[in-house]
This record gives sequence, C-alpha cells and structure tokens, in this order.
Amino acid sequence: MNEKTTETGAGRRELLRARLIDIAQETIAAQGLAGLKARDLAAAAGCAIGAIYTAFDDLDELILRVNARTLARLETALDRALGDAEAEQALQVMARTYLDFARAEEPSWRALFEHRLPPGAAPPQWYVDARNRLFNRLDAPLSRLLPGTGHWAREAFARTLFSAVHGVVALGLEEKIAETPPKLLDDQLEKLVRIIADGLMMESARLI
Amino acid sequence: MNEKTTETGAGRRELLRARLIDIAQETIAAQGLAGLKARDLAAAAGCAIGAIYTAFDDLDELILRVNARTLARLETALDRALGDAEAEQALQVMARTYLDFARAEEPSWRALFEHRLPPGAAPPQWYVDARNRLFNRLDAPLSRLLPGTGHWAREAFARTLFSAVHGVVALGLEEKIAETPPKLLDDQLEKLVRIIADGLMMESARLI
DNA sequence: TCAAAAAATGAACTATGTTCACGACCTGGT
DNA sequence: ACCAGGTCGTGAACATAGTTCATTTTTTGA
Repeated sequence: MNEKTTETGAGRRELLRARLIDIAQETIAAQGLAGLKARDLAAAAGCAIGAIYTAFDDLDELILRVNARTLARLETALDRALGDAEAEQALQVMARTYLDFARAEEPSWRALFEHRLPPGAAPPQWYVDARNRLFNRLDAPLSRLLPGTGHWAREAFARTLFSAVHGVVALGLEEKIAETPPKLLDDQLEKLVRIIADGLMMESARLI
Repeated sequence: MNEKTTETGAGRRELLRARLIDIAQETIAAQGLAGLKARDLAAAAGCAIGAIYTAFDDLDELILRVNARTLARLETALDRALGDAEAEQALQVMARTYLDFARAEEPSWRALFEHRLPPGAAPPQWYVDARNRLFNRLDAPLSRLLPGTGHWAREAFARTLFSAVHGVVALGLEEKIAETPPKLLDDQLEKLVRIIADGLMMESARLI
C-alpha cells in the first residue's frame, strides 16, 4: 500500500493545493510576482491548467496564500529578534529586522505590496487576520515604551510606526536607477528610529 | 488657412503625442493605471492602435510621461504650500500637503508607485530628473531646520523623511479592508512629524 | 508633378487568465 | 464484484491584453 505516492480520497485535492502553493512560493521567491504564470505553474505541478481552478478560485487566492506564508515568516523573524532584545532597543531591533527580511526575501516581500485585488474585491478574512497579527507584534514592545497610553492610541501609532519604517525600506530598496547604498540605508533607518524614539521620550516628558 | 484643425508637417506627430498623453492622464486619473488600455486609448484619440507605437516606444513610455506630469503637479502643490509657511512648520506643511495631494489625486498618485518597468529596463533620464527634483524640494526647508549639516547628510535624510511620510500615507490610504479613518490618519501623520521634529531638536541639542 | 520617405492602419501574433464540455475516476450501496 | 452518480482533471477554446508588420495613405522635397 503505497499511500504515499498515490494518495486517494478527500486528501487528494488538499495535496494539489499544497503542491501549487509550494511551487508558487518558490516561483515568487525566485522571479517575483510577475514571474507567476498559470501555464508554467501547471507544468511544474504536473497538472492541467484547469486543475488550478479546481483547487483555487483564481490566481489571486493562490497569491494570497503565498503572501500569508511570507507574513508568517516575517512574524517569526520579528519574534525571534525581539525575544533577545532590551525593551528600549525594541524599536531599533524591529526596524532592522524588517529591513533584513526585506533584503533577504525581496521578491516575496515585494509581492506583499505589489499584489492588488480586482477593484471592489475584499480580501478574505483569514488574510486580514494574518496582516493584523503582524501589527499586533508591535503593540507589546510599544506598550513597554509608552506606559499609560491607551490601547487605541497605541494600536494606531504602532501602525503608523510600521508604515514609516516600511516606507523607508520600500523606497530605499527601490532600484529605479541606483538603489540606495546598503550601508547608507542601514544608517538612515537607524537614525530615523533613534530620532523617533527621542521624540517619543520628549512627548512623554511633556506629560509629566 | 486652418492650421488649427489640420496641422501638417513636423508638428503632427507631436500633436498626437500630446493628445495621447492627455487622454492617458485623464484615464489614469479616473480609473487608475489598470484602466489604461491600448485599444480604448486609440479609440478615444481617434487613431489606430498602431499609431500609439509611432508616437511612443510602448505604453510604459506613455505612462512615464503621465507620471512626470503628476510629479510636476505634486511639486507645484509643495511649492505653493511651502511658500507661505514658517520655517519650523515646513515639515508639517510638507507632510500634510503630500497627504492632501494623495487624497485629491489618488489614482494618479498611486500610478507613480504601482507602475513597474520590465525587469532590467532603466527609466529614462528625464524621468529620473523629475523624481530628483521632487526630493530637492525638501532640501531647502531642511537646511533651515538643520543648519550645520552637510549637503550629503541633508540630502540623504530628506529622502528618508520623504519615505517615512510616504509610507504612512500609502499604507493609510490602502483600503484592503477598511481604510484608516481620515481624521485618524491626519492626526497620526501630524503626530509622527511632530515627534520627528522633536527628535531632531534633541539631536541638534546634543551636539552643542 | 511625382517619386521617395514617413506615418497611419488594423489584422494578426503573442501572451495571459479563465471557462467549460467531456471523459476519467473515485465512492458507496447492493 | 459491480454499477450508478457524483466529483475531479483535462486541455482546447475563449476573452483580453500589448505589440508587430505588410500594406495603404499621406507628406515631403526636388
């Protein structure tokens, strides 16, 4: 009984789904979102084009699955980095980890932001949840830096902070001509976060 | 001599170019980058599909022309806002103007960042220049805020600052589910810039 | 006035996501 | 063991893109 090679039954469909996500993930990691083609995907998975559409509604859903995995890896990287970090260094560590992740997995990371749903389509709940989990990672460190701040305000500012760091990383890695030199980008991000941390301290001091 | 309606000679080609850019600009402003289709464009311009390719190398070139105009409008908005602003408010004014512009011309503004050249292709020099002009707008205000900073450092930080503001605006207007409430986004951007300005003051104070 | 050069034309080509009629296959009941 | 019914996979065909190119039309310059 070689149930390993010739799986049958309800698991068959799930197996195809997993295989397609795996291949799509590799393709996006290697060639970016634009490198993902339905026909190539089918060929690599050894199935017909139409089979993709029995496993997924469309390529968008498949891309969201790949993006969810990328988000999960990013979360893991942030958690690991934050695990062994001083509280006052948490912001620096997070920003730097984000930059490192973007560099290490640039095409996959880019796919998170390049991908657009067709106009009017709402992303599925499971994807929204994955995104929110990422923002929530920033909440704990921020609460140690900003005690006495309400949940609402902290959550909003966590998002703002993430957005600012993301902007610096995104435009810094954009290579429309000459990408920002790595060392310069490192320094600029570190400087920005330091300045923000200083500004936050002043903000707190004013309230005392 | 109705040279107005039936222009002939060397200007004819230039006329078609201008018409196509105008129509593409309107299309992108109304329906975003994804709404720009070669066939619709030709129909609206009253020419054959092939004529587009006698006026431009490809649609990418046309899009870059439209984007250059958007950059120019953004520059104008920044200049006007900075014209009547106190030096110490320059950063706030710029950030707010950028947010207002993005809101007022969201599809056009989005096209600036959504558009991707085919891999390996370098953007033409005239487009690079247009982009750099934008960053240079931030240099003058920054030099008043950070006297004694070298040209290099100021230019680099201007870019970083722009990137941070852009990140907050870009992710704030992203409406993958529920766009950030306008008032909240206003406040968050104002808060971030205030914190950065405070942090910059501390930075300066340390050096004295 | 006309021949050569330039531009415009639009059908055709390529590439891509998606659908669908058909056939193969699995499942459960007998 | 076998069959009926449903599910799944197939790949040709469809829809929609950008782009090309042989042909036709227009413009130019002598």
